Amino acid sequence: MRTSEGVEWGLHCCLTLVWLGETDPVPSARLAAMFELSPTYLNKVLQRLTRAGLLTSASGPRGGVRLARDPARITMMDVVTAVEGPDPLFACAEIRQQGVSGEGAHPREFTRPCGIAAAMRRAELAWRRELAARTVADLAQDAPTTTITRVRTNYARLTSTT
Amino acid sequence: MRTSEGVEWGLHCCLTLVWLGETDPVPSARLAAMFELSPTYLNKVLQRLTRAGLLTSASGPRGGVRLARDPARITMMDVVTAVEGPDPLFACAEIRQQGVSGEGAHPREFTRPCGIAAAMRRAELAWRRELAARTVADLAQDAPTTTITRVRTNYARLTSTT
DNA sequence: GCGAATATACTCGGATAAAGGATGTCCGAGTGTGATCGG
DNA sequence: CCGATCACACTCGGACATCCTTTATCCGAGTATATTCGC
Repeated sequence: MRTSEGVEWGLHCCLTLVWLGETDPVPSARLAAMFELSPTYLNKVLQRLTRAGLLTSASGPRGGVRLARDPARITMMDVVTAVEGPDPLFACAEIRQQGVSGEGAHPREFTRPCGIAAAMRRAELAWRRELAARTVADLAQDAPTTTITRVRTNYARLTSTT
Repeated sequence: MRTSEGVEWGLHCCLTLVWLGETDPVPSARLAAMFELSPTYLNKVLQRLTRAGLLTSASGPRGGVRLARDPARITMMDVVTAVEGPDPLFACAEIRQQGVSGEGAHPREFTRPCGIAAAMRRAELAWRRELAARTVADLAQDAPTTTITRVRTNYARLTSTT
């Protein structure tokens, strides 16, 4: 059980977009070059962010992706959900109900949710709450100036080279 | 990204052991029969709990597993860690450092931890904290009496049948 | 009858396959740009 | 010289392989029990 690489990639791309402050779209291939990532797979990740409404994409020359809304309104939770999907971390299979079919079933007992599932859900909610409390804008602001300068320089270099 | 089934199995088994209150070891095969699970794979899961020191196992006839210590001192976090392993949910690959090698490296900048990794870690800690705050004993006590009775009846039936 | 040796059946434990999801790759559809051609 | 047309290069988007983790299975090592044999 590990969060997929795509989450890290997506978050870094969002931050980069904020730091660049570009009004023009940024091609996914150029973002991939910034981090030396597989361009095609990063494209796949950004597709998910686009489908989730976090990014807007433009085709053709001078196309690419840009943030769909104010970074202060994009939470880490949004990015994680967009990349990983909406499924909960813990999926209760209700195995507690197994093995009682021949015994005459106790439906009343199982109307109440499984205590284990409830506790796991509570923990998961704490996780989601933390992620939802931190926005992309927060992360972007907390970075040292050095980082922002480096990213911009790097972007300019890649733009001119290509 | 989903928690493995083994976590649910392990937790249910721990609760069952508490409810049964047996002083004799309970064979993993019988626990599997209680939930209609794959006996061999459940065995594998219980092995991990044993290796983690949560269960003690006994071989031979009248062998099986039992809780290694007071259920009030076994947290959900212990079980999750035992089954899933100690690795963190989010593994930072430090991709921020990529793409700058030819540019003369800025080692000073990267001595500070990655902001994204820090935020992800914070969320993960909230999750772990919740899991660590709830013990197996808590879960066992919160269950309705009906459940405990059913589990004991079921266990007795399986014991006599086999 | 009593004790020890022994065969036995039962348990855990780790090494070995199959399935599902994440990761990585490829090619096609669509679009804005720039060049070209005609007036 | 100006405008419209057209070909092009560039981008995203989804369909197709590959790898790794999880799930599932099998067989061997070890042990307490029950039996059996001898005294």
